[in-house]
Amino acid sequence: MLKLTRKLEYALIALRHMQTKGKLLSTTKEISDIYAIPQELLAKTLQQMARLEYIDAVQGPHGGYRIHSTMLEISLTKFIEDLEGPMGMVDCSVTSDCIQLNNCNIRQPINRINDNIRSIFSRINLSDITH
Amino acid sequence: MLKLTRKLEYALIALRHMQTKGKLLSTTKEISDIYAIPQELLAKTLQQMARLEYIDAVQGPHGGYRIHSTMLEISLTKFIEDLEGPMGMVDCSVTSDCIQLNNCNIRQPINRINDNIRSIFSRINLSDITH
DNA sequence: TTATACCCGACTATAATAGTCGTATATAGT
DNA sequence: ACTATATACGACTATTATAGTCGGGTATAA
Ligand code: SF4
Ligand code: SF4
Repeated sequence: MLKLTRKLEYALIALRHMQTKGKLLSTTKEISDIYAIPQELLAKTLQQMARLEYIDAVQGPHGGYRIHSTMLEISLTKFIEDLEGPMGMVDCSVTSDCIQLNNCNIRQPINRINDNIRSIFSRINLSDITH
Repeated sequence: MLKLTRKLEYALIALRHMQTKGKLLSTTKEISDIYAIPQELLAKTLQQMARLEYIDAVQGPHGGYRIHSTMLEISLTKFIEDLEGPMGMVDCSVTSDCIQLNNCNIRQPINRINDNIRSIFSRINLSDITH
């Protein structure tokens, strides 16, 4: 119920770590060691963030990642959905293939709550979490 | 991410349905038919809610369930946790066996957000959803 | 040319959720 | 008493989502 995935936590931990290092590069191994994160899993996540341009990748020896400057202004909503796909409290706030959809008596009230949560997450910036 | 379980949805649908019927009884079959909910699953959920005294059960033919009056003042937080156990965005807001716990750099900011969400859910009453 | 570190997709394992089944108990109506 | 209806309950299976692993690749500094 209402849980962040492990992947998102790892991503945030990594981002915050990189943030503290400014323009210096951080390697996957370095981060996975410090925070006891499975290296291969973190690697995939960092690669995904590189693709999304949340971070910049530098290949080769002495390579690594550093935070991409514009990342700071990203909302938590966008971050979560970029990494994990659409988020919503119920199916019908994302797709429209719920069997109950037509005669559902809680759709509206639930989606009102969903919008609330969403707008809270939208007002939170990644930089609020990573400092 | 951030999803209500199906069980909770079914529970809310059922509660709202019962709410509209006032003191009249509703049977599992009636509700599962109207909203296309798997009957056995709904049955279990209604039984659980009866145990929790969210609803009153009347056994035998012409039996069924009706809403328990005090239910109206229950918060969404309590409701969710009564039915599904403790809720939290991250493990450490519930237990303390996370490997990262000691050197985790996002624990505080995340738990601050978690507290926000929690307090929103606490201010929402079940009656806000079921009318 | 070698070692380091990113890149990528496919794979497996584990855990959470969703749904089913069998059996028992209560009770109204006959 | 008997029967039909409806709740009670636990164990079971199925399905899906999350978590984690593996194998083979590319870029590049030394
Ligand atoms: S239509 Fe109702 S049951 Fe279906 S996803 Fe929306 S809220 Fe849930
Ligand atoms: S300690 Fe950090 S990694 Fe562990 S659950 Fe809390 S926030 Fe997540």
